[in-house]
Amino acid sequence: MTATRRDEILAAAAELFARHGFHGVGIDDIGAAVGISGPALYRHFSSKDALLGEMLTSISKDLLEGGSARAAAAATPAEALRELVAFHTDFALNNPALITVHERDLGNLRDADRREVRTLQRRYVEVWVQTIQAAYEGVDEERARACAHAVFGLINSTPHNRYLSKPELARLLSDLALGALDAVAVG
Amino acid sequence: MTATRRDEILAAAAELFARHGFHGVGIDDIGAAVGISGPALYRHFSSKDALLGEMLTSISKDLLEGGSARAAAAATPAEALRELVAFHTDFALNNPALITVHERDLGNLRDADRREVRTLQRRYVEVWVQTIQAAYEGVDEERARACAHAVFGLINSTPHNRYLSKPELARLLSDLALGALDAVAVG
DNA sequence: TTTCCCGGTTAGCGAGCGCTAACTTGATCG
DNA sequence: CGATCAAGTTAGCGCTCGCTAACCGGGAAA
Repeated sequence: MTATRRDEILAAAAELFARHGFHGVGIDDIGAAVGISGPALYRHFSSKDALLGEMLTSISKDLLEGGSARAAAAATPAEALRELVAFHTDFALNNPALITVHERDLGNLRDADRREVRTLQRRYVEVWVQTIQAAYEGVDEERARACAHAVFGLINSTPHNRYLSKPELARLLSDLALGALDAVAVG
Repeated sequence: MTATRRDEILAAAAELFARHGFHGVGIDDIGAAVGISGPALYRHFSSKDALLGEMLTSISKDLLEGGSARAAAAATPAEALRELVAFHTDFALNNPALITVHERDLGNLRDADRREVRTLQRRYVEVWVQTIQAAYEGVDEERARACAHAVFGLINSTPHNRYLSKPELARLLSDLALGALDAVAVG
């Protein structure tokens, strides 16, 4: 859990990318944000692309692993769904910059990295799809997938949502998400 | 309603910006997308920044005007809310690129443009806030605003959502949005 | 003590960018 | 018919960016 220099750089870069976009941030900006200057980054990452690649693959892995674990540990499908919602809400609230970059700069990844991230994302979505289908019988796969993406959008609105305290917002987003799913699955 | 060259350029640029981000698209790319090459754009726009500015202010105006009109024309608050949801869903489904750019490249606007867009956005959100408060009594302003942003996120997931047909997706997103609001306002 | 290397530094290259300048052309209009 | 002008073209300037090269200091290892 030692916060190494790599991690420091990744965190600072995430913040900058979230604010200005990948192409809107220079190597020098990232360096300055951690107190070193410019090309020193190349002692830690092979390229700016590689930095983005590591950022997005690691967050995608965290989501997949965390989501899978929480869903698997639940006793019932309904509880699994609540756990997934709580997990994703928590993640988004505590990593707004990563969430922003994750959905904004996917297109700026190198092909290999993009393929890997896409695969991880797809598998994470699949966890949601299966959990939704288990919790609400009679929902076909495409509908469940569309619901999952919609709920991601809802919860990922966190970065634009700075009007409530963190716990209040967490509670609200979870309730909204579960209410949304409940409404369509019953009807 | 004549689709002038300006509009053609704006549409093509929106598509490109949505895919690669503002800084990831060159003047030459935009020109090529409409069959002219590079600097010819400056016969229609004073700068690349101005192009983005016009794109985002015009979409913000459309949202504000359309939303206000639909909400005002409704007979009851509950119907006004349904109208707002239907309007925004329709807009997002028919302009996925604009929606993407709108929330991604706001930070790349010139200060004056950004101020204008932000003001328009704020007023649009205010329409939602008042409608939500009218439809559900006892919801305080901050909560209503947070709900509005969350619902925008939900509906704006459209660009990532290509698993259902357009009408099916429209129906689903509307139901999800209204279900979400209903769940938190009642509880 | 000497050696080595890790993690910094500054200088600068080469490419790509937004944009301007200068020129061309085809349509419109007095 | 000649002038004007809108809407293109290509050439190229100047700046910024990602990245490399070359150098350096300090701490651990031999």
